Amino acid sequence: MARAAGVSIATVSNVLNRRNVPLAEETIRKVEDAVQLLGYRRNEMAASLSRKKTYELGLVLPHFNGYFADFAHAMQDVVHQFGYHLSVYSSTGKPELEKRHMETLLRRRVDGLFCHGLAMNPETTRKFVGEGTPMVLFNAYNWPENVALGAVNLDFAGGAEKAVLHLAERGCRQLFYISRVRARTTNQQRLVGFQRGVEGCGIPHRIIPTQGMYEDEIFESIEDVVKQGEPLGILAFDDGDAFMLISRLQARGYDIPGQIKVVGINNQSVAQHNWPSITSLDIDLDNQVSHAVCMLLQHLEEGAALRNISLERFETVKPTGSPAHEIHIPMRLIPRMSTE
Amino acid sequence: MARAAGVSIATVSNVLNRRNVPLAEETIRKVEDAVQLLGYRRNEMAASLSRKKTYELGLVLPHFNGYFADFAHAMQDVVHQFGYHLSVYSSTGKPELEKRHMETLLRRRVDGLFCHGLAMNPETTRKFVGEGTPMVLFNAYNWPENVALGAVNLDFAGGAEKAVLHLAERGCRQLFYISRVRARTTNQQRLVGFQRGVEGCGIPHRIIPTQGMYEDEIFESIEDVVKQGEPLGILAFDDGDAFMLISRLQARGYDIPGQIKVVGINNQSVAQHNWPSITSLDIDLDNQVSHAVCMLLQHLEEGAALRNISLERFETVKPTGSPAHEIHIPMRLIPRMSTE
DNA sequence: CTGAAAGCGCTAACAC
DNA sequence: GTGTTAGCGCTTTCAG
Repeated sequence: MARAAGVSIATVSNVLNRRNVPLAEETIRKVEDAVQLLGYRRNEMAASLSRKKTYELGLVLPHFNGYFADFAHAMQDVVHQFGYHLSVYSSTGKPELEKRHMETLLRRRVDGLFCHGLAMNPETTRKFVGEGTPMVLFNAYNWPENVALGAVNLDFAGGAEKAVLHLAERGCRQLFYISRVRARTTNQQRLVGFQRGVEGCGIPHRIIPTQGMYEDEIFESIEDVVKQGEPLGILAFDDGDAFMLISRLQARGYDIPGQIKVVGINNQSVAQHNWPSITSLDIDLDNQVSHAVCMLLQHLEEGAALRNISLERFETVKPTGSPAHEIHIPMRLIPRMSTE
Repeated sequence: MARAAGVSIATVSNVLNRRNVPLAEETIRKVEDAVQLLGYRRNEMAASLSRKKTYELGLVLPHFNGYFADFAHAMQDVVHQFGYHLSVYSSTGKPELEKRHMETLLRRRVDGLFCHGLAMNPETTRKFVGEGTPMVLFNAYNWPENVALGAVNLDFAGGAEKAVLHLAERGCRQLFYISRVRARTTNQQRLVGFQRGVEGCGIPHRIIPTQGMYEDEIFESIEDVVKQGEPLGILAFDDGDAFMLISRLQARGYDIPGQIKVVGINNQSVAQHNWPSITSLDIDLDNQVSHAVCMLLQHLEEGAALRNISLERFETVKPTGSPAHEIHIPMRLIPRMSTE
């Protein structure tokens, strides 16, 4: 390659990346011609190995579906803006896969790691990741400080509370939360907010645990309330669940929002497009993602001119008692037909 | 590391991967202790560089949403079974990103590439990828033989034809196809099947081009037919579109499936859970993915005992005139409430 | 069975 | 401005 261009090997390397070194026009042209001719493509492994930096960031997700797809796209977008590449992996909800992906990423010596809703506990995570690789977590509530640079958490508690208030205002005399037991931490947060909300306005309520929304018991409970003629308000775990619930209620002849009002969470596209459209809690992806990337990049390019992505414009909330390295992103209630 | 274990550097390498070399128990234990102690984690770049093989496969997708999420999970699963790692990238529908991701993957010297619905044309693709990296394509219809090892295509044409027949059987006297113009090739295939179907049974039909299903024109056309009292059958581009369409029709007070019957494509989860549930064309993910991975691995481990994943059990179809390196996966119609 | 040595393809000093 | 050289952390002959 260097020989083909008739220059030295270092010169080639110079023109190929670091143009701050003065170079003769002629030389540059010669190298670029050779690149075309030989169909040269840099070997990134060799380069990374040598420079001890990969310019690659990893993102491990519990799924690719629904909200996570949008999230991944948003992450990719801002990471690219900073000249890094983002590798996204989904663990399909399986802890083994989560571990496998993180291992692969660490073996490949990514410059940093983002993990969304880790299944591993804090202690295991700390030991597993070690000191070398900076990490930012999403939805890791009350984790010790020594495991990651920080955590960017959604304020599900605040959101759920807003939902309760909204439902109460719209005249609901009974409130249900359909609790998705598999989603441990994130479900927990919703629960906290739901409790706080119902206690605040003293409305009778029930928490209905479920695995996949198919349990008949849910519908029995609902029927109990509806037949008393009382307007019922339901908070679902997310819009996907809200959607399925509404469909099944419609199949049983219930009137939404007449007899039952439903609110979902995440503002997924299904919430917007369903009929009736579903009131939901919107996530400010931009806010979430920008904060996380800044956390990581500040660490990586310490002091370096991190083109100011200006986090000013983003609002955050500070739940009492939350650790300093955690930031919380507020959720905004979007009223739609399902609670009219 | 070698020093810590008190053995030579090559011995460490030996115990760490290739156990076919005879090793003293003692040695093995010493090395493994050292691994624990030093918190050693193999540098995959160095290893790959040296062995000239990465055991990594790349998958580039147009999106992470809907069907693609399931697809990515399925791919990941079978690739893992063969001891490779799969890196999945989404181009968000943007050709620049598709190129960027492929470039990154090629620079990282992945052992093989899977591309789903490439935006690049065959000629560009061939030049871009070059000879070095074997590639398998999804939904690349009528591509020349010299660009990829092969293509695994969905038989959208056959599927659309089945849908037309189904709608006709259910008494539809007019048929619409809502054509998604942005999805060039894949929309084209559906069109072929739709045309073939309607010509076969001589039913009046219309093709309605759309970008995002929001055009009022669609609803005017529909109203025209419905007010004649004729049952209308609609084939949508996919289940997402079918879902949105149904919602909007419901909002306008139409009765599904009474006045209008709708069929979607892909059998996404929304089709199953909507009310009314949506008749759809199911994709055999297993079939698709197994064929593709086998194509690639046959090439990579030439002659090697490719644990027979037995493709026998999978059905394929052979549309007339399709090239030999293409295989076509049939789609199965799942009747649901939307066409009852 | 174990160890020494030659790369893999690049980057980064540092001479020229 | 350009070339030489010493690694980066592994794998892989090939001798002991």
